[in-house]
Amino acid sequence: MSRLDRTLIADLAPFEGMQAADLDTMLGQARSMRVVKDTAIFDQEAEAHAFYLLLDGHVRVVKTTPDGQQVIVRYISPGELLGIAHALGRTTYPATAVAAVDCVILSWPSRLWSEFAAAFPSFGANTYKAVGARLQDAHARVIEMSTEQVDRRVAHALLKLVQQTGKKTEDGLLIDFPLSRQDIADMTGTTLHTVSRLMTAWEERGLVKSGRQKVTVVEPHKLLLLAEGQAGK
Amino acid sequence: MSRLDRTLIADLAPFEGMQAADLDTMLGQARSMRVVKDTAIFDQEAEAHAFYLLLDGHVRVVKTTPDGQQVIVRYISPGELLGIAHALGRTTYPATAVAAVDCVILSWPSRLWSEFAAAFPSFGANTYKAVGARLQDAHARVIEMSTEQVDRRVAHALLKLVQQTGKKTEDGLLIDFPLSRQDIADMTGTTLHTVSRLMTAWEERGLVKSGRQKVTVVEPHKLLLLAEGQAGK
DNA sequence: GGCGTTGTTTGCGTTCTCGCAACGTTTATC
DNA sequence: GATAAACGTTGCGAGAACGCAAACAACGCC
Repeated sequence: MSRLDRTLIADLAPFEGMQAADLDTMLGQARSMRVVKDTAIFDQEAEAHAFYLLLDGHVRVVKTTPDGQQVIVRYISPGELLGIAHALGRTTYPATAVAAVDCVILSWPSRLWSEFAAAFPSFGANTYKAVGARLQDAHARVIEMSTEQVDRRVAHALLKLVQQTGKKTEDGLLIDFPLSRQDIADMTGTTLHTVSRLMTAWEERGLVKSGRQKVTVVEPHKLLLLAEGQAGK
Repeated sequence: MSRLDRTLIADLAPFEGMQAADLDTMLGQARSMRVVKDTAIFDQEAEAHAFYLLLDGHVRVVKTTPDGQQVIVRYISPGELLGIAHALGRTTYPATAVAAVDCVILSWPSRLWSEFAAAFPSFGANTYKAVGARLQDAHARVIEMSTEQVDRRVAHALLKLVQQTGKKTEDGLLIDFPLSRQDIADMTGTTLHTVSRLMTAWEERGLVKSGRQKVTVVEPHKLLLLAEGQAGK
C-alpha cells in the first residue's frame, strides 16, 4: 500500500477521526483486489468471511427471492464499507454484492472487525453511524413503497443515483455506470415495461435523456418536483 | 428496583451475558415509568434525550409522511430496547413511538448509552445484534413490498404479530393488543377497505376470527400457505 | 460484415387495488 | 338510555400497473 494511497484513503468516511498510524495498521492487514464487471464479491447466505471497502467502481447489492425475483437493495460508491455482517452479529451475508463495473476493493477477514473496532473507537463509531444511515434509508424505502406510486418512486431512485454518482456532461448529469430499465425496475418494485414507458414520457418532456443502459438527468429540479409531487403532471 | 425485578430482567435479550453486578449498575440509573395507552413515548424528529426498555405492554413505532399518511414501522414487545438513535450516531428519533396499550418502561439518558456499551461489551454487542436484525427486517419489508401483492403482505403481517404476541385462546392465537383494520393497512401499505375485505374473506374460510380491533388467527398453517403462496387461493 | 444476444419500445387486454359513498355496529359520553 | 364518535362492512366505478406478445435497435462475436 503506497503512501499516495493512504493519503487518499484517510479522508474516507469509515476512517474519519482515526490516527494515521492506526489506519496504517489496518491497511497493512488488508488485501487489495480487482473485481471485474458482473462478478460477485460475496453471495447471499454465504459465510461472512470478510468485509470490504470499495475503492473504485460501483457495486450493486441484490437480494433474490425464493421464486427468483431480484430486488436491488442499493448501489455502493467508492469509500463505503460492504459486507459488514459481522459487525451486526450475523454469520452470513444477507445479500449478494456484484460489481456493476470493474472495481477495486480492499478486504479484511471478518474476525479483524472486532479487533479494529475495539482498538480504534472512531472506526467502530463510523461504522455504526453508517449502519444507522442504512437503517434509516431502508425505512424510507418501506415508506416510499407504501405510500408513493411508481412514477415518483422511479424519479426518486434516479435522483438518488444522480446525487451519488452524477457526472456532469453537456446534456446534464449522467449516472456513472450501466443501468438498464430492468435494474431501475428492480430498485423500485415495478417492471421494466413501466420504467420504459416512464422514461420515454420523461424524455419527451425533456426531463431526462437515456439510451441503452444509460441515463442522464437533464432537469433534476423538475424531476424532483415530480418525485415530491407538489405539482400535478 | 426490587430484587424480583432484576431477576426477571436479567434474562432479557439486551442483557444477555452481562454480570449481575453490571446489570445492577445500569438499573440503578434507570427511571421506571408508566405510559398510558395512546400516549407518545417519543416523537419523530425530537431530540433523542433518552433510550428505553419496554418491560410490559406493546409499543407501536410510526412514521408520518409530510402529507399525513401513517406507516407503522413495527410493534415492540416486552424486553426490547427502543429509542436507541444515539447508538447509531443520530441526534433525533427517526420515528414516533406510541403505547398501543398501557405500558411500563425504563428509561436512561442517551448519554449513558456510550458509557454502558464501553463498560459492558455484551450490552453493546447485544444492541448491535438487535440493530442488525432490524436492518434485515426492514430489507425484508422492502422486498415484500416490491414483490408480493396485498393479500400475502397482510397474511404475513398477521403471522408476524401472532408469532410476537400470540396468546392462546379457545379459538386460536389472539394478537394481544388492540389492532384495527387501519393499523393493519398502515403496516402493509394498503387501505382499511382492502384489509376489511380480506378479513371477511378469510373469516368465511375459517382462517381467522376477528372483531373490533381484535384479530385471532385460527389456522396459522393455512395462513402461512397463503402468505408464502405455494398453493392457489 | 453477418448473426446471435441483449436491451428497449409499444400496443392491448386484464387484474388488482384504490377511492368514494353509504350503511351497519360497537363503544364511549353525558 | 339517548346520542355521538369510532370502527367495520360492502357495493360500485375508475385507474394504475401488470403481463403478454411482437417488433425494433444496439452491441459483441466469429
